[in-house]
Order: sequence, then C-alpha cells, then structure tokens
Amino acid sequence: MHEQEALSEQERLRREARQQLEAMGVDPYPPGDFEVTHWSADIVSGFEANEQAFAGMTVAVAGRIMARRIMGGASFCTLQDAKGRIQIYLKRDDLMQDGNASLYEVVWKKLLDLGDIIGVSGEVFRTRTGEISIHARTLKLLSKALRPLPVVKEKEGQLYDEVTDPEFRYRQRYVDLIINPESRRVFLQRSQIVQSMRSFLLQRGYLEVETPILQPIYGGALARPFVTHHHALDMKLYLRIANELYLKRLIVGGLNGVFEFAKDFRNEGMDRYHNPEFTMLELYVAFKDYVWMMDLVEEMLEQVVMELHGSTQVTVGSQRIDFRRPWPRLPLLDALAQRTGRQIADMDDAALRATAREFGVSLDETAGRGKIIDELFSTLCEPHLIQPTFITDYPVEMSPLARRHRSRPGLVERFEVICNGKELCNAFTELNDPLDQRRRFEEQLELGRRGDPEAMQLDEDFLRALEYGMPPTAGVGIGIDRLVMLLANAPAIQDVIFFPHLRPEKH
RNA sequence: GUCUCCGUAGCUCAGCUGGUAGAGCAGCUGACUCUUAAUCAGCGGGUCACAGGUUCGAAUCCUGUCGGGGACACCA
Repeated sequence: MHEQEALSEQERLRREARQQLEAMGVDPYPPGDFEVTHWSADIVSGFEANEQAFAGMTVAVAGRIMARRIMGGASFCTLQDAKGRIQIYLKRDDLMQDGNASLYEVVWKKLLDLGDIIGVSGEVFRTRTGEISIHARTLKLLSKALRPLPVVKEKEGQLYDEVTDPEFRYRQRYVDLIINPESRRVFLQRSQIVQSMRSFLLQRGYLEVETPILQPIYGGALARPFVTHHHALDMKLYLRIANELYLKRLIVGGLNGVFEFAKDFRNEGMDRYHNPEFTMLELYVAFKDYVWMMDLVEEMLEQVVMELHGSTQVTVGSQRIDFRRPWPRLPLLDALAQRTGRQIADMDDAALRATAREFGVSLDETAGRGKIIDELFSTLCEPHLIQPTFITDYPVEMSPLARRHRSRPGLVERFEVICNGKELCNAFTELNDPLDQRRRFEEQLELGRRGDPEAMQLDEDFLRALEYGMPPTAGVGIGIDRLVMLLANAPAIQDVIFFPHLRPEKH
C-alpha cells in the first residue's frame, strides 16, 4: 500500500489499534443500533433545573471523545455530541465483564483515542468538584478515528491552541465544526435566519418555488456567467446568475407571490465578500410597488433579527446596528447632494465627471451617466451608511429590469438597503411594459457589443411572457450570505458558507 | 489580475545577520480509582510547501511554482 509510507506515527498507531480491536472481536465500525436517550446539553440543563429528577437517572449518550484524563483505575472523558459536551466517569470496577477488566484496561486505556466516537450508558451524577457527569456502566466503540484530531484545550473560557488557520478551517470544515464552537454557532444562526425568513414569507401566503439553474439565456442581473454544455442537446447552457426572469414569468402565470432561496453563480473574482456560488432570496409580489416592498423588508428583517438575538440590535465588529423600524428613506441623489453639497440632479455628464474628479473618485472613460452616479454613491456615501437605510430612485441606465419612476425622469423605482456600509438588498417596482423592456434589453445588447462582458442578453421568451400582461409587481433580492455575515457577526463570506470555493489542494 | 505578508511535528508556535531543527499540547511506556489546560517520570515523532540557484554548508539568502491571508483593481 503506497499510502502507508505517508502515514504519520499517530496514524500508524491508530491503524494498529483498529486491528487489535478487530482481533479482540470489537467491531471498529458497528451498525448504528446504539440507542441514544439524551443529548449532552439536555442532561446538563435538566440536571441543573431539576436535580432530583435527573440524579441517578440512567441515560445513554453517544459522541466524540474530546479529552481524556486517566488515573489508573478511574478516568474522566469529555464527550461531545451535536448539542454540547458532557463529562463521563469511567471506573474499572464498574466496567468488568465476567471478571474481565479488558474493556477498561485494554479497549478504553490502550485502543481508544481522542476523536473516536463512542456510546456510553450510565447514571447521571455530580462529581465532588461539582461537574454534572455520567457514571459509565457500558462503553461501546461506535466509530474509530484513524486521524488525530487537533486538540483545543480550554480553561475558564480561554482557548489554547485554537485552530485559526483559515485554509485548514475551510478545507476541512468537518474538523472545524468539531473543534470550533464559534464556527458551529455561525452555521446554526445561518439556518435560523433562513428559517425565520421562510416562515415570515409562508405566513403571508407566498409560494416557495424552484426555477431552473441551467439556463439557455442568463438574465436578471449584470454579471458574467459560468458556461456549461449539454451533450444530448449539443448546446451551451449557463448557470444562472439570478432567477428574477423566471419568477416574474410565474407572476405572469397568475401566482400572486413567489419566492426562492436560490443558489446563483457568478464568474468573478473571489474575496471576503464574494464566493462564485452564493445564495439569494428573491421575492415577487403582484399588485404591489417598491414603497410597499420597503415596508415588507423592514418588517421581515426586524423580525428575523428579533428572533435571532431577542432584540433588534446586532453587534457587528465595533458597530452596534439597530434594525428597529422605521429605517430612514433617502433618494440616492439627495444622499449624494448631502455628501457633496452639489445638486447632482441638474448636472450634465461633464459636470458629473468634474465632481467625481474633485472628490477623488476615479472613473472609467466609457462610464455613462448612470455609472458615474453609481460610482460617486458607492465611494462617497455607501461607507458612511451604517444603520439600515433605504436608498431610493436609481438612474435608469443601471436598472434594465426596473420600472421608470412615476414622477422623476431618468430614474427608476428602485431601492437598496445599505447597512454597515454595504448593500443588503436590492428591489424595485418591476418593469412590466413589454415594449419598454425590449428597449432596455436592446440597450444592454449595445453595451455587450461594445465589449461589456456583464451586459444582459435579450430574452425573447421573457418578453413574450410580458406581452401577455404582468400585473404591477414589486420584487426584491436579498443576499443571504451577506445578511448572515452581518447578523452572525462573521467577518468573511467563507465563514458563512460550509464549503467555500478554494483553489484545488496540491497533493 | 497587481502589490504585500505567510507556509517548520497531528495542533499552536519558536528558530537573529547561513553552521545541519526546538517547546507546549497531542502521541508512546510506566505510576495514579472524583479529574477537568489532571499530575509525575521517561521516550519517540520532521521531504522545514515544492522546484531550481548561490554557498564548503540553506528552514534561513535569491528566482520560480503551488496554496493561504491582507490591500488594491474588477465586481454587487
């Protein structure tokens, strides 16, 4: 076996232990018929709440050996299961089998290791030093670990030798989850956040749907797609960059409100805020507009935060962010006017460029009016918006799927929520005029011809759907990963995605 | 993509301006029947990311490659 030579000393020893176990008739990977009666954390909290009921109760737990303290004929072991940790007390005299001490002396002391998964049954009690523990009467190996687990020790909340290497944590998330409670916390909160949002939307009668990930025409956002190939049809397919156009087709189809927690894929650079695949909630509701949608978003996020933290406030880094309604609503041009002291709205492109230069905002030569305004806003205003704020009414050039503003020419009925200096969601009154939509697509095609790799494609079928008539509709997209980063106070997107994209590991 | 920092034992890290690799934890052997970062005594464990180069001699200096972090660019 050529892999043998690469094994470390500890790995070799564990393989030998496995063989010895088998030789003794102990199956290192027995079938899962060990009946777990309790979770560690429930025993501990139950005992604390009602000592009389729990003291002496026989329980069966299963989990991973995280620490061992062997003192000859007696031992203590820290067992970790899905809900927490509990101490196990093992005594040789109590684990005798027909006068044979080998379960304790050989299996437990010699052949089991940190990281092994065991099942234990025994009575709950409190040790002399006060720790709630299980006095083991049976001990069963449930799965032998052949690799040593990094050992993180802890005293009075202080961690020692904590594994902090991000590469290790992301590549071997399974280990990260075992040894890093902070990592578990973030992912549990992610799940809670998604559940809160889902029940909020279901409660209002909206329908959770699924739409294609493989799309012949990509649309719904400005981004470069991943391309793949369908062999049987011999055609190019794209991994979706958004599901917007499909959800709007469903609104045409008469569904009143639809949402999807969608994995989207964008072929762009990766950093702390960008993973090539990420999750977006999109929601579309018929007979509503973007003002109504602001109310809904406010209400939903306030409730999500409340359910997560028991308060509307979140601590993010050094900032304290309060999601209590209502949030300020500020037109984008007003925000810029406040920052610059200029009336941006009245400026022509040349004056805009001059303003950008004056405030040190660098611009692409080809940037049009919308792009310049967007650039000014994101460098001058966005970083200063810490508390959740609605920024409304964006330039039409930047928003090919949004309805023109009912009273402000050149703008669309769109808002973003900016929070902690970053976009949290993007919404508009949807464009449902098929002829206007066709013109906007054609403008995108022109951008594409001029070499913009992120310009949209023209989707004839989507236009056909609009021609049948789409009710006035409000839509919103919320980046789930970034929302979780914010609410769970995680510094990087890689901390909220179980298996973030990394370059392949070299062997 | 550019710049920059980093890669040493299973884990956390030390190793100065070049002299042939070290600690704690984990592991192994032994002692110990209420410990908790258990303790005590002893012992093993390394392709110093990889490939070249300079040198009598490279973990250390140089170049390149791979991987990761940070910043910028691009981007929602």
